[in-house]
Amino acid sequence: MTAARREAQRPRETDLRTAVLDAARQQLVREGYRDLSMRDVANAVGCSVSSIYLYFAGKDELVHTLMDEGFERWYRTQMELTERGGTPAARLEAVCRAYVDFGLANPEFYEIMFMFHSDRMARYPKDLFRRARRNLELMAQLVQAYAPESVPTEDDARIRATALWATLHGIVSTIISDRLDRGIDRTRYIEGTIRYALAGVRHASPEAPRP
Amino acid sequence: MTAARREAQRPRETDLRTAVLDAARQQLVREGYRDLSMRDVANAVGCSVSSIYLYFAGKDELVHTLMDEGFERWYRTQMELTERGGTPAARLEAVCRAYVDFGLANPEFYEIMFMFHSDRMARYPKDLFRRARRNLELMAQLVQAYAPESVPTEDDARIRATALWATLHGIVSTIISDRLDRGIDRTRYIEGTIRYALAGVRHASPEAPRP
Amino acid sequence: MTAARREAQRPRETDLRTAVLDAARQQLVREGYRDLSMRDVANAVGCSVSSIYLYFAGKDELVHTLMDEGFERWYRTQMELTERGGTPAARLEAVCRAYVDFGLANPEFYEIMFMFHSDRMARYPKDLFRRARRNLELMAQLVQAYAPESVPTEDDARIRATALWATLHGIVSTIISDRLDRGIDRTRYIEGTIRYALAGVRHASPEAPRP
Amino acid sequence: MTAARREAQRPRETDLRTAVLDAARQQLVREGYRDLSMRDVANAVGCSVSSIYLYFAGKDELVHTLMDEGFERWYRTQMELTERGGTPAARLEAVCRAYVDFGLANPEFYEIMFMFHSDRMARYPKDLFRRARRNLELMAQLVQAYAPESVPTEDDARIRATALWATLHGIVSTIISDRLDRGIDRTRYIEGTIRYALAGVRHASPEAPRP
DNA sequence: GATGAATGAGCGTTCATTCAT
DNA sequence: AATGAATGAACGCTCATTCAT
Repeated sequence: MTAARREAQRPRETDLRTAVLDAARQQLVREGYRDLSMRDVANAVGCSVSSIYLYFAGKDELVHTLMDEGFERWYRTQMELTERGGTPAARLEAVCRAYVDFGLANPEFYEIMFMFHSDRMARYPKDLFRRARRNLELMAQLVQAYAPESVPTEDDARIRATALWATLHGIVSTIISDRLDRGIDRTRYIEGTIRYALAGVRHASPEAPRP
Repeated sequence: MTAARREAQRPRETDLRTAVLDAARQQLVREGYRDLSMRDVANAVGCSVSSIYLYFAGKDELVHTLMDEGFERWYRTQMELTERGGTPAARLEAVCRAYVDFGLANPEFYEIMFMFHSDRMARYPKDLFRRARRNLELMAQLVQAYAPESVPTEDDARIRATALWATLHGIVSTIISDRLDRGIDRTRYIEGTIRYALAGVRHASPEAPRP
Repeated sequence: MTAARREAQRPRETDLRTAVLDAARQQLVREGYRDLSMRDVANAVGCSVSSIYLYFAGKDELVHTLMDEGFERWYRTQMELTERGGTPAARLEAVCRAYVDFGLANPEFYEIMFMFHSDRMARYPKDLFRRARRNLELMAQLVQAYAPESVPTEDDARIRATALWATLHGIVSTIISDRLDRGIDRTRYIEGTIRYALAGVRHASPEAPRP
Repeated sequence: MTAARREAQRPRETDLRTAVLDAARQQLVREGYRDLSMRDVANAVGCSVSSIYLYFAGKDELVHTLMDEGFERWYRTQMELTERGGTPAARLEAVCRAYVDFGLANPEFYEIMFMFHSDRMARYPKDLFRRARRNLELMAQLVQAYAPESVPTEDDARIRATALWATLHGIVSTIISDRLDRGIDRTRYIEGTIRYALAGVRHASPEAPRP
């Protein structure tokens, strides 16, 4: 309660904003979006509730910042893996695994990034949204490099990237929402699903007529 | 509880229970289940809050009922298609398409079924849980019939069914949460993704070593 | 839920009123006044909530009836003991012990009878109130018989009876409200307090000047 | 918390905490503590419900604070009288009269202290409980000094103190709950009852056999 | 730059009561 | 005589937000 004590709890006195984000991120991962409470964040940081409002217009902005941070993180991870070299196949596969790892390591984070509702989505600022979309573009490039012959146009690349992402998201979200049947080996499930998704992306031709 | 009562789907005073379920379902998909408020449901229905408690012991029971309803509906659809006959391939494909159709046609049901939190999941009654699992069992049977040579054990069938489901879920949820890039042809996206998912289910071997 | 079942649970079909009173009394003793709920009473009886309103105008009337019943019971007990004969001292002492026993045996009952608030008291019907007061009159008679020389007037008898009652009430309420120090032998406490109260009633002269 | 703050007894915006306590105390005595409602307290104070939670963790803490306050007040009064000197008889008698005066002058405090339910009592914090017990200890000391020959052990002292207290409580509660018959002279009643109680404490021997 | 005090709206839930049938 | 359906008011409590200092 004393000033001294507060100083001890607060990571960097000059950057309360960072401290708030850190605390919020942790709480988000631990408790989920709905239980992310300004009060708790302030307690964790060691500052007053109203101080948070000096740096964030409200809870929405705080959450949006975290989301943006999440997209940025994922973008950087994807970037690094892309630039690390190797065959296109190896790179794409690495990215797929990294995606699943990312989602499973930060389930609640993942949830706000990819499972948030259209309602909340509507309030997500346009510029942040544009940045988030870069992730898809990057994956589309990877897909194009991976299967150039089946992806003639940029459009095709985006379709296939989305399809791939759909599966990856499926993997993560089934596990996160605890709907993976017990008795199913998680690793085999992940590996197998990634493999057939990659195979599908390369070979299946979207424009083929229905049988 | 009788068939007659269930038929009266329209929110009329004759069947408040149904009306509550309808309103709750809608609100659930609009706001996300964490924001599902008994007050809002009551307002939407046009009844008092306490009236809801005449038919549901609490918020949990209401949500669980909705979930069960969704699983039941999907189970019936899946059953019908399964029993309709045809080659295993045709049946499985029909089920996949039906899944996507089901999700897109009833986003409310869909989100309830697959996007609820593990939190609430923990309190999901055992008997309802067992019923929900029948869906997976059914799809596992279809998968086994579809690719008997690559699915030696029941366990394998469940893994592959889950993998397939992950992709289907990915398709639906990308579209539902409005994250499908504009400019991507939806039908091509759906058809293509289903096709490669089916191909993967048949051929890729989960225990094969990484390339 | 069926009519047959309800019949089994209901003591006397012809006398729902009695059944309600029985159930309410039990619940009152078990749960206390505030937790006496019409719903629970109805459940215990096996009738519908609204049926209770056929016999009682509301919760107040139900409670008032119970209170009256309590006063009546105590009056009858007091009466019996009084008429049983014996020396006035023995009779008064027996009444004192019976009072404490009564209070301790039915703590919640006792509470509504003697510890209810002026607020609730205000709604207590006049005629019932008059009947309740007979208890004091009876005790005043006993006191007069017990110590005729120190109780010249009826007024004096009532004062002393009230004083005696005050102590008895003190005994019961200290125990009931769980404020009797652990480590104090309850029997010794009760016996001792009754004895000195009786002694005081006989000898001390209220009109003596303060030292 | 400072002395200055405590002095500001009037419900002013400068000390909402005190105002809340005042209002709660009043409501408690008017309505009974089971009916003590945070809403009503807030209304009486003129603040919002949530403001109460700034100073009290919940209803329990609020009630417990009130109880502790009452015990403390009475303890201080008792202390002062004890230390003022005089013969043991005079001191004990003074304390008895002060008790009744205290109860009649502050019915709010009084009811809180002695009429709360065992229910709530079970949650009464240990440290507050210990403080409350000092009152009994103090009176036990007075009793021992007053009648040393009949109170050989500390245990006896506590029994007799409790017995005395029972009567005092009886006096106060009969008056407070408006059950003292009209036409009974209040002063004579109080004086007389105190006198016989004191006499009883000195002479009657709890272990004596029943006559 | 930071805060303590305060709030209003909302939460899930319970309850006594009413009334058409 | 009895009920099922419905309600409005109240409950304790939490939350994001504001604002004077």
